[in-house]
Amino acid sequence: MENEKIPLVVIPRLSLYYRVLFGFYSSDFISSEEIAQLTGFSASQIRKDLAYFGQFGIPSKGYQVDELKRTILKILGTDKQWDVVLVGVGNLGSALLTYRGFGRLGFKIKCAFDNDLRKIGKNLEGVVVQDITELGTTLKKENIRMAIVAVPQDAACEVVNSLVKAGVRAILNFAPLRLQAQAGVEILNVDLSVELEKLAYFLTASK
Amino acid sequence: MENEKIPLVVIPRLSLYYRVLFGFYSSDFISSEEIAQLTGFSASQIRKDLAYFGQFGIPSKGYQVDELKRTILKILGTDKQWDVVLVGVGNLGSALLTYRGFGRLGFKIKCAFDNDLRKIGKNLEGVVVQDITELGTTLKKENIRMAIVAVPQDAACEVVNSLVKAGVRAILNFAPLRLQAQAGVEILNVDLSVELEKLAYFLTASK
DNA sequence: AACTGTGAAATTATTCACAGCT
DNA sequence: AGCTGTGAATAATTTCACAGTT
Repeated sequence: MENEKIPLVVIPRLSLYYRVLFGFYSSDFISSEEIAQLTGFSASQIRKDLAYFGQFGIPSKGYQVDELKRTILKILGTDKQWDVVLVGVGNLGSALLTYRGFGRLGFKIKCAFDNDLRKIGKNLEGVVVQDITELGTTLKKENIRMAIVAVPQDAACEVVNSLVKAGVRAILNFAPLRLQAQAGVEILNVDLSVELEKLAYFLTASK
Repeated sequence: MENEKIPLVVIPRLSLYYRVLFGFYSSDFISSEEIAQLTGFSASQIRKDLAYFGQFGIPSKGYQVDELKRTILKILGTDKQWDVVLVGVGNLGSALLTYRGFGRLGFKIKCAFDNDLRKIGKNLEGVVVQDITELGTTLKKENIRMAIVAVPQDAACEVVNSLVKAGVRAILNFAPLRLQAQAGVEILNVDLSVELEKLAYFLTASK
């Protein structure tokens, strides 16, 4: 089990297991059944997911909460801080800059870029917006490997190319187009409209 | 094929097929192979997805672009405007309010609510922010069935209950907790941190 | 007795491959 | 000849069920 290839779908579930562990203080141990109750996933799925990474459950007791928390953080790689670069400081970009959820999980937006002169130089949440043309030189100094792209559709492709050239290897893309990654670079596309369209389908299909 | 049960995973793909059709003008017809090229999905998957809903391809030619566009819109239910209520006009909420992508696809944020006196009464993009306590009465008049929730974690559950009570049946939740829906109500959770955690895992696992 | 870890079974999703239409 | 529509084959994911551990 332990040296099987890990399906990518387990990773977001691990994140969610972690969330409930974070707020769980009623006991030192938690069973897969309890995690199931709190997350809505099945107990056997939880056991299987965790077993991909080792055996840290104790039969008849469950999982030791603190240890499991540490283990999941380590698996996800979020046991240390990740510096992130933000490109595009429009409405969505500023929202992401002030979003507390990222910081709590160890993500730190270290620098931000835009091409709009009215935004460049502004200080938002302690981050000074820089001119997009400085992206290459700044990133070389900072050694940042993770980026959030929140620019308009037409700019997205070029921005991604600059980021990859500057050493970024993981990108969260909010621009409404499906960017495809080259080898060694991971791009996750978050398409807010698609989510609304799923809801529209749900309401339409259920009449 | 046509009366099989439709897997939920095909719906977001239909949205993305539509996106590329929208920008496709080189011919009246488009083949599954061409859509594959443009979206990154496989041609056979595209054919199978479309076949769930009928037979509108023409052998040796492909799919008639205009017809396919209309058909997908109809399937998704986005051939007409959907009114949406926004709850929570913080940073993320305001960003969503000004986000152009929604409008282009037929979603219209019709009203917005918050509990912060400094925000209530403000006019954002033509929408006046209302007091959250008026949610019930306003929604009864407007007959809105879709909502976006962008409030802090502790408020989310209560907000969802009020929304459902007021007739809302589909909810896009940005609050960082996994809300579970009661029967007849669809809740999609968008957890931005989970996406960053996936990226962290990618960078960690690939060493 | 209680709960994990895990092969085996069941289910779900994707790809293959080709008959049949234009 | 070219491309769809779809059963069959394959692959991926989830659930079952139970042996083994504390």
